[in-house]
Amino acid sequence: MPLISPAENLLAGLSDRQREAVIHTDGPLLIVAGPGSGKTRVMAHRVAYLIGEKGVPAWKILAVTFTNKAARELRERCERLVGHGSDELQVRTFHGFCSRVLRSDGEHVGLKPEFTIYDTDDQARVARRILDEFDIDPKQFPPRALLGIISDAKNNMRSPAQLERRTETYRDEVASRVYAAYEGALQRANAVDFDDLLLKTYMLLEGFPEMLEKYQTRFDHLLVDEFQDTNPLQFQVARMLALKSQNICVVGDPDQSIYSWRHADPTNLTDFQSTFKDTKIVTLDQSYRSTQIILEAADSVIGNNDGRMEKNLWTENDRGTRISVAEAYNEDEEARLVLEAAANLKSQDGIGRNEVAIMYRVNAQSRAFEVACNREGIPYRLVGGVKFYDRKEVKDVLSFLRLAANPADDAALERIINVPTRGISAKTVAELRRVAITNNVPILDVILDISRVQSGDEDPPAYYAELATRALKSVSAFGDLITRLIEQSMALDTNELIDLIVEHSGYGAMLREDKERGEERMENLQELKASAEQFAGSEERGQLTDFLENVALVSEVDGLQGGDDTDVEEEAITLITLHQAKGLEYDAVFLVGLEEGILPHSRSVDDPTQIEEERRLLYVGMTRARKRLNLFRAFQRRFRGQSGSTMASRFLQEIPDSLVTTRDIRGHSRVADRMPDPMWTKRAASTPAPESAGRTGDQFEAGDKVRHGTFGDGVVVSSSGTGGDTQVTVAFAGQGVKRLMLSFAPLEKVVEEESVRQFDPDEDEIEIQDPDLFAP
DNA sequence: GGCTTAGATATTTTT
DNA sequence: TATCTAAGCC
Repeated sequence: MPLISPAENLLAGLSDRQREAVIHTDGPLLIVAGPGSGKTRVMAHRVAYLIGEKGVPAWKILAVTFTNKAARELRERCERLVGHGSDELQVRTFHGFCSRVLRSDGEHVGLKPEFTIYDTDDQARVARRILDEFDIDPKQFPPRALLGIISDAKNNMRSPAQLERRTETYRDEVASRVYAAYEGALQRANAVDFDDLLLKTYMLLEGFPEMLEKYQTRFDHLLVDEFQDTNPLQFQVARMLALKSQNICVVGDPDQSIYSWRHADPTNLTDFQSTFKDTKIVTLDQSYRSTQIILEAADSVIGNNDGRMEKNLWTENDRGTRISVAEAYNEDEEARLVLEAAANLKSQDGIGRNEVAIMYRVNAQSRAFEVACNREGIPYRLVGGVKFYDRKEVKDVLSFLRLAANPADDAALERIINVPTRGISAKTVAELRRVAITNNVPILDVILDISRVQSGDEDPPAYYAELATRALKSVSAFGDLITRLIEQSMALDTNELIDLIVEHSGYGAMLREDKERGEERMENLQELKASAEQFAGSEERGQLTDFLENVALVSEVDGLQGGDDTDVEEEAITLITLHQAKGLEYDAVFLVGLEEGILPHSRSVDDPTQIEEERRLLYVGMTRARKRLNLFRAFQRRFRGQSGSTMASRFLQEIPDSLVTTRDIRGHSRVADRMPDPMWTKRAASTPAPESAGRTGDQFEAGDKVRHGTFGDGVVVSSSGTGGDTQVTVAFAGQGVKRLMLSFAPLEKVVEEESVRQFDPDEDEIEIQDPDLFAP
C-alpha cells in the first residue's frame, strides 16, 4: 500500500484548478475566484503547502485581508492544516499590518510609537475646528465632504501641496487649505487617520531604502485577499513588499467589487499583470455553493456589465428551485411576505433560521423587518447596528485612556474636557486651543502650564488675561486629573485604569444620576473593562496602546454581537446590508427592495459606472444563496416619512424568465412566462393604451391609487386596452396582486394631494414626475 | 451653562 | 421618519 505523503494529503480533495493555484509557489500569481469557488480554502492550503512542503518558515509569510473576520477565518483554517508552528504566521488586515510597521518604524515618518488612530468622529472634530479657525462656513463646506476630498487625495498619494497644484475650483482650494491644516493638527497630536496608516507606511517604504529592504527581506511570500477591493495606496504597499521576492499571490473577483466609493479600484487586477511580469493566472469558476439556477441567474445579471473579465461559472450542484419574485403592496407587506416564506422554508425544505438571511441595500430598510420580527416573535440578528465601541459612554472613557497613552491627543482631550461638565466652556476651550496652535504644542501642554501657575510654581503668561479666574481654576483641576491619570497609567492594568477614570472623573457620578439610561451605560463600561482585561498583565504601557489599537482597528468585540435581545446562541434570521453580506453564504437568501431608487440606489441612477456597481451589488447578494433565492419588491414604499409608488428594478428584467417563478402571498404560484407581469418582465409583453385613444377620467395609469369594493386600497401596476376591455393590474394592500377587467371591477380612483411617481411601461426613459420625492 | 426648539438633512462604511 | 446642529431662552 503506497504511503500518502503530506503533500498528497494536502492536495487531496482539491480540484485541478485549485491545486494549480496551491502549488504555484514561485513568482506572481493571480487567482480570479468566482463566488463559492473555495478561495479561502485555496489560500489556506497554499499557506500550508508553503510551510509543509516548501519549508518556508511561517513567519516569512504575510497574508493580508480587509476585515478582521476574514483574517481570523484564514488564520484558523491555516492552523488546522498546519498544526503547530503556525503561530508566527502573519495574517493581518491591511490596516493592522501597517499599524504594526509604524509602531516599530514610524519615527522615520514623524510618528512616535504610541501614536493614536483617529476614527471618523475624531476626524470630523478636527475638521470642524479647522473650519472654525479659518472662518469657513460649515454649511457651505460640510466637514464630511472636505474629509472626503482629503481621503481621496491620500489614497492617491497626494500631499496637500500636490492637491493645491491641482486646484481648479474654489472648493478644491478650500479643501487643500483644510488638508494642510488637518495634517498639521494630526502631526501635532501624534495621530493618524485610517488612510494615514496606509499612506505613512507607503511613505516609509518609498522614502527609506533601508526600510524597504527590511520589509522586503522580512517576508518571502505575500498573499492578498479581496484584491478587487484594494485602493491605489494598498496596491503600492503590496507591490513594494513583493518587488524583490516576486512571490505575491492575489485573489479577487472583479464582479464583486462593491467598494469603489471607498477608493477601491478593480483595475488593480489588470494592473497587477503589467506590474508583475509573467503573472500566472488561475481562474476558479466552479461553484461549490449555489444551485445551477441561482448561478445562471446571477451570471445573466452580471453579464450586462461592460468590459468584464468573462468567466463561466459552473457547478455540479443540483439544478435547484426556481428563483421566486414576489411583489408586495408596501414595505410592511414585503416584510410579512418574507417572514412567511422564511417560515415555510423550515417546514418544506428544513432550512432553519440560522440559514436564512434578508439582504437590503440601505440600513433604513431593516426597520420594517425588525418590526415584523418583533410582532411575530421571530428572533433576528441585525448586523451592523450601533457598534459597541461607538457608544457615547464607551467613547468618552476611551478618550481618557487615549489621553493617558498619548497626551498630545487633542481630539480625545476636546471630547472629554467638559464631560461631565466641569465648568470649562466652549469659549475657554477655544482660547486654550488658540494658545496651543500659536505655540505649536498639544492643548494638554497649555492646560498643564495653567495647573502649574495655579499651584504657584510659575509666573502667569500673557494669555492668562483672556481667561476668567473661575475658568482657570476648572482648567487647572482638569489638568491635575489628567496628570494623575497619566501617572497611574504607568502602574495600573488598563481595566484598573478604567475604574480610576469612572470614579475620579465624575463620570460614574454622572451615570448614577441618570435614572433613564445610567445603569445600562454603566454596564457598557463594565463590558469595556472586561475587554480590557484580556490585555492585562503584559508590560503596562504597552498594554494600554495595544488595547487602544485593538479598539480602533477591531470594530466588533467577541460575545457582544447579536441583536439587543437576541441570544447569540439562539436560532435567528440574519438582517444584513448587501455590502456586509460579501463573503457570507446562506441556504436561503431574501433580497428585498428590488426597486428603482433602492437597488439601483437613486444616487447611482444617472451614472452608468455606478449602475454597474449596483449590479455587482445585486450579483454579490444573489450569489450568497446556496439553495433558495427569493427576490422582493414593493409597489409603494415610505421614504423619509413620505410614501411614493415605485418602479421595479431594471435588474429584474435581466433575470431570464425561465429561471423565475412569481408567487404571491397565498402561494398561488404562477409561472412567469405564462403570465407576464409587465412591471418586471420584458416590456414588449405589455401593450398599454396609446395616447391617441383619448383618456377619460376613468383611465387608470400605473401608480394611481385605487379603491376596490372587496380588495380595499391598492396601486395600479399597469393597465391595457380601452373602454370596457381595459384590464388593470392592481397591487392591493394585504391582498396581493390582482388582474381586473374594468367593466366588471368596481374600481374607484383615490385622489391624493401628493403627486406620486409614475411610469409608462412603453417609455424607455424612466420618468419621474416628482423628482423631489426620491432624488437627493 | 444647560435646556428646548426649529430647521436642515438623509447610500453603502471592510479599517 | 429620525437625527443632528445651531440658535434662542432661562
